[in-house]
Amino acid sequence: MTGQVRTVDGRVAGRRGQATRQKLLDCLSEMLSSSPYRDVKVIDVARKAGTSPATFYQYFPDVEGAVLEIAEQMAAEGAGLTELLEGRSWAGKSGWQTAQELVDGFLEFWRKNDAILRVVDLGAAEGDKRFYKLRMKILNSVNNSLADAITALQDKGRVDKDVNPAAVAGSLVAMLAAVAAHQKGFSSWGVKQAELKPNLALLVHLGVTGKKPTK
Amino acid sequence: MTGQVRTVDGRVAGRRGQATRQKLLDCLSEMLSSSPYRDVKVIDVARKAGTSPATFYQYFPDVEGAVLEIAEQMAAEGAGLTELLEGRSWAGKSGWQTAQELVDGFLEFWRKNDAILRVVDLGAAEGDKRFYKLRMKILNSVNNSLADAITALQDKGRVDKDVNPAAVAGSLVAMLAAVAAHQKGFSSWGVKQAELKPNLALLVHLGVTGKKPTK
DNA sequence: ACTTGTCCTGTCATGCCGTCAGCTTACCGA
DNA sequence: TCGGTAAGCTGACGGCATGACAGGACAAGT
Repeated sequence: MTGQVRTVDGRVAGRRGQATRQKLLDCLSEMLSSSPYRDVKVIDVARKAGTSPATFYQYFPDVEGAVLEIAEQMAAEGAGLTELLEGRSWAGKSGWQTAQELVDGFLEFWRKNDAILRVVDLGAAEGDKRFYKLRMKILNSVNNSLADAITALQDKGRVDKDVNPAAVAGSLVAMLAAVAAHQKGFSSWGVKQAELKPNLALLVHLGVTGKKPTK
Repeated sequence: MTGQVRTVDGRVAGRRGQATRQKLLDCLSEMLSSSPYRDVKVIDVARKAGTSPATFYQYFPDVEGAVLEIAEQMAAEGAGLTELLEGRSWAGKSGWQTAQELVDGFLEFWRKNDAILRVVDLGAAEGDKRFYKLRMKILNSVNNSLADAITALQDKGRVDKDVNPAAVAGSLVAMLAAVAAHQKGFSSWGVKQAELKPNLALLVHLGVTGKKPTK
């Protein structure tokens, strides 16, 4: 399905080419972590990778294109977030645990990929469909699972009928993503990591079940 | 308090100068709405304002500096968000109304200033203290009011002692900001504006009081 | 009209962008 | 072993954005 990796001008990339390509991606990724997105220049990435700007343009149309590539790789990993919710129960003590583990996994994933996720977020907010789709891909797994859980509880009569599962799930996921993106911010707000997590889990649990968790 | 408006090289700006300066800010603001942040160039802003790049650099050190200026103006308006919470009650039906009005006001403010807020968000996430402070300034009013409300309920014994008001308030505000930033996204997720608002209000109410609202 | 200080722009050096022709390297079949 | 072919890389170039400066235009007061 993936087809071959190709250069901009249509040649197929061999072993060496793919290595160079990957090195450029790695260096770009590193640069994104260390300097503002607006200031990341092709020439710097190329220098860091020990090659020339022209080489960069052989493999990517522009910086944005390369960023999309990195994000794509990350999104594949991100699909693993589904596991945080698959087959979990939202009832009683296990419900509390489900919420906690979701928060934990989510924050961890975000911290690991914060630089690239910032850019994806920006692209999506600016209305770029490619970034928007990518953001969906990452969040959708969690979002759908949450929405399903709410719908299930609704069918059992444990959650009000006038709750819109998709809206609530989407809002909760957006909250998780936003808090994760500004994790450092919270600490200077006087809120420590360790305190943040249970409170987030509480909000998630409240949102899904409408009730306080039993701990 | 504001002192005089000054050019980069230290001169005080007169009437005409301030007008030009403001025009540049307006044009920059417009450009931010219509093209990606990364692609906004000084020369385009200057052209749009009917002047030259050199003039731009008389008033601002760079694009980022001008963005900070715009954001500062907006932050002043943003302080008005406090009114959404001042003296409001979180009990019974009025509690539900408080939540609704907060959500309404917040989304409205965000939609009106979405372009500049995106950039502020990015800057803050990238760790730039100037943007971070600005973001705080905007969100703090709402955040503090929410935290105070939770603390008050806690003192009355209506909210569990192990809830951290600052963490919950911060998370709720982050949720509002994130949902506001991706409002368009939700609609293509199959969630309409009108449906989104009450569900957001529900989450806010749940977070603050720990209970479902009485409508 | 002259002076003074503000305001704007022409111009220039510098540096990055994005492209191309052309050189080098690796692979493969004869 | 030896071309032949395609992959891989780079120097170089026109073009544009940046940022600095000096000098001209303009408004206001004398």
